[in-house]
Amino acid sequence: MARAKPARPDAGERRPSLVDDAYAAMKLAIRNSDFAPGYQASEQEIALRLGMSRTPVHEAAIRLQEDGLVRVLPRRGILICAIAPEDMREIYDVIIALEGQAAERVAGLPEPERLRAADALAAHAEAMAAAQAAGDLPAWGLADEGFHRTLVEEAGNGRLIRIMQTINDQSHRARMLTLRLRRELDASVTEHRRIIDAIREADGPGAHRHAREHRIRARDTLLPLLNDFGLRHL
Amino acid sequence: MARAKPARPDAGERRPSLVDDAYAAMKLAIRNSDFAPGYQASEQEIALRLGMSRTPVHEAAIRLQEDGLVRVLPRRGILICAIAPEDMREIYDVIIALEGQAAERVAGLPEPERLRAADALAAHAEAMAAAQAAGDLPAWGLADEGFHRTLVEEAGNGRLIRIMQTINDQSHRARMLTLRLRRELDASVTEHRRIIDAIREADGPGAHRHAREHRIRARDTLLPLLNDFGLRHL
DNA sequence: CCGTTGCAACTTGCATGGAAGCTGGTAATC
DNA sequence: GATTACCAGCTTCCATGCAAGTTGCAACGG
Repeated sequence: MARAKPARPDAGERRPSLVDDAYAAMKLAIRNSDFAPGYQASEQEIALRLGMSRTPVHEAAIRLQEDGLVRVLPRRGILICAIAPEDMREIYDVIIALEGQAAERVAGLPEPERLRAADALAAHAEAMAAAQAAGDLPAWGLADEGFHRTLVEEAGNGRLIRIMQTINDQSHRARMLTLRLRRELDASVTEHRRIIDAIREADGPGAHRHAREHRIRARDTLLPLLNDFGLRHL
Repeated sequence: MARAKPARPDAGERRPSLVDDAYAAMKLAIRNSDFAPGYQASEQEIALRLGMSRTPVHEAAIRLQEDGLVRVLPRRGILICAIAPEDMREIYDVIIALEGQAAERVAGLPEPERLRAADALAAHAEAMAAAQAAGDLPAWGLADEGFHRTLVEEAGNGRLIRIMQTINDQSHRARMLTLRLRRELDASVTEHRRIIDAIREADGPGAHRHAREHRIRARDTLLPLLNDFGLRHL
């Protein structure tokens, strides 16, 4: 039949296994708070709900534990991890360091890629400004997320991307919750534009500094907010 | 009998399961190059060697894959990952960002802890200088490792510690290999002392900058070395 | 009424078996 | 000789069974 191998020299595009399904489903459920933090689920129950046996659920749970989203308690079940303000401080420290580095890398790209990256970032920034003008908070959050994801992805460091993805998964619920508490959306857009400008001008240290300061300010406005509201677990 | 619970309010000190054993054993084997990169092992074989069934080995393999040390190829076996110079660049980028942040954090600690941390770091620096004087390369490597581990641990950020641990596991083999290629041991000791001094003086930005530049220099001397030697996979 | 003990139900840890998929070599064909 | 088809043996994937550990509650004794 002519073409036996459709497309796979050695790259690893393989159809998802049941373990992958379980992993994705559980991760999504945690993101959406279908599994609330503190909830203790049994593998059997999840397996039943997903229509598979305990084994793939168990293996997915191991991966989620590695991601810091759950804790597998021996012979007691799967505990959905809560996020405390202290965790947010840790998370922000990592973000501050890595996003600064990413911005510097992007600013150091050769001209064509650099300008394409800047344009992509600018598109997200525009979307944020528009959402802000329209008072559309969810859209603002989505555009903000897109901006930061693009910034990290354009840096072209797979490990950095992966770490940031993990960290973002951990803090997603907290971000959703605090989105409506914020009153400083203007500042974000302005700061984003500063980062973009520095990248356009191939100003590595400047991009680093602006990205860093942007996240530092975000942390310094967010953490007191969490403490004021007495949010111990998110 | 009076005190029924010896010591466990809720903390999770539990005896290692077979999965933990398998994980530790495989990780060690990879570190020591008992499993060379590129080697393709079967779960059955490893299980046999460790005297357990396939299940715990399989689950440990999943964790190792999450750590980026192996790749589990569906229905083909466990592939020990090799490290290419490009990977080292990625790894150094992450280290540069995170260790700078860690140093800044340590410099920002309250006085007593800060000075204790500085002393601990100084002890490692002394050991390095001594090893260098004695021409004892392995001891030098060990002390260097201790210095950087202490720096990260004293920052008191669990996530940061974990990420650095993972990254170090990935690059351990490469570091061992390149240890004897280096000719710039003096510089390291001097730079370490600069970091320590900045921490002693609670100079956060200074500590950040020195830690950063130390790792940047290490990267810039190491990467050309790897390329010159044509080391494609380590 | 309160503290203790024992049990029953439930949980996961791990072993094992059947099934499906991949690989490499061999034989058949052009 | 080169190419294709195929098959045997290997591998993991997943379901399931059994054993061991944990929990909550009921019954009991003070």
